[in-house]
Amino acid sequence: MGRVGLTAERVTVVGAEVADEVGFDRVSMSEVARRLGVKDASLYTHVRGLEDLRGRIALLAADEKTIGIAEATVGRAGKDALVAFANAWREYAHRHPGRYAATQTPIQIDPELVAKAAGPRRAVELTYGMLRAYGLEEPDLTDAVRVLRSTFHGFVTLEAAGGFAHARSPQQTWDRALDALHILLENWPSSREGDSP
Amino acid sequence: MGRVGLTAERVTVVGAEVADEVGFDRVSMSEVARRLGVKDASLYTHVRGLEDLRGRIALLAADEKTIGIAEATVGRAGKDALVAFANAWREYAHRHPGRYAATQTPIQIDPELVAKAAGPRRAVELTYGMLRAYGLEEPDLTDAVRVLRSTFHGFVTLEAAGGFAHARSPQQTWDRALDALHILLENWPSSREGDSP
DNA sequence: AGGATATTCCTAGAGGTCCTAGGAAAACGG
DNA sequence: CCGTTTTCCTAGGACCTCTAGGAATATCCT
Repeated sequence: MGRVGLTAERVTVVGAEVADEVGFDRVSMSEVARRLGVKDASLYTHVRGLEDLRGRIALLAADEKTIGIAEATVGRAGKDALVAFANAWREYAHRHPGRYAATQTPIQIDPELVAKAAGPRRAVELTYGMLRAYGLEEPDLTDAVRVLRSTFHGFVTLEAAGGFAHARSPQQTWDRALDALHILLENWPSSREGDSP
Repeated sequence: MGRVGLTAERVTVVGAEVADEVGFDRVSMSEVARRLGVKDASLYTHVRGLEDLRGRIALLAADEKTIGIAEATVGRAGKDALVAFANAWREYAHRHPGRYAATQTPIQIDPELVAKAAGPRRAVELTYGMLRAYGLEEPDLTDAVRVLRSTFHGFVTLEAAGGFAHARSPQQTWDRALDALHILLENWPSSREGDSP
């Protein structure tokens, strides 16, 4: 058998494909090796092990998702940007459920890899940029970013887990939620004032 | 060796403990058997297999969480109820991270078990009840419920995954988020009107 | 070019997991 | 008290992760 031309990247991509097809928690060295036409032991030259592979898939997903959002929001502002941002997020989760699930993982990822990945950093910049139009200042800005991320993430996660009964289509709720979030950002309770009684 | 007195319930509870200690995805038949002082094969009398056990843990968690929320919100209304509801949700996730993670699982749960579990049904009633004070009507009510669940779930999930950098404490953001959601519910964009341009 | 070196992929195997099949001992019911 | 049911066991197959060390292939250097 000659060489197949394995690479950490190729292994990661195949792993991501497996994740999307059968679920992130069912990604296995054996399956990835099988798809690459290689014995499982051969993968350990390129990837430290299963945990490492999972971490790499998570980083890949974070990068891809960020790129999708960046492309969708470029040149937009205000509600336009908000909607584009949110839809790109959700579409990524739909298109790549396994990869998206990988991003939820509380796994210890190799710090060296994280440093190389541009995704997370850029995602923060994108989100803050999108909110600029709403005129929020710190610490409200951070709070608003976290609320948006929570809502988007929670929605697509619940949606994927079948958490929304069939009564009303998730799409309709989603559109409504974006309207609501837009209003929320415009009326954000400034941290200057106290609570209204 | 005499009998130990195994039961589907005991197996489930020990499984839940394992989940909270080492993570839901690391729950294994072997580990549960070990803790019960029993061979792993013995568990199959009480539980169909690993998937079944995971499903049972998920249902247990759903029930417990619902009970916690019910106790916290009883006799409250309006923002008071909202805050109590949300805090009970988050506290359950903090106290039982593994069990909480179980509730995210898109696992096929035995329908017979689901029918017996009161949790999900009651959770829906509770949430709708909590929102009564805001005067929403269908389909806004459903949309609002979904947005709240998404935000709560997304927040605690991101928090657990270390998604919030240390700059600002999650607790502060959480309190702010509840203020914001309260305002959001009061200004909910009714489905009667069209979008404002 | 050709030999030394480094890298890739292999075989072999240990140890862990899930799960089934069938047996022995304990609890239960008449 | 004896037959039946239930519980837990041993045994073992199939699969998974990961390590160790070997053979084949690419690469580098003079």
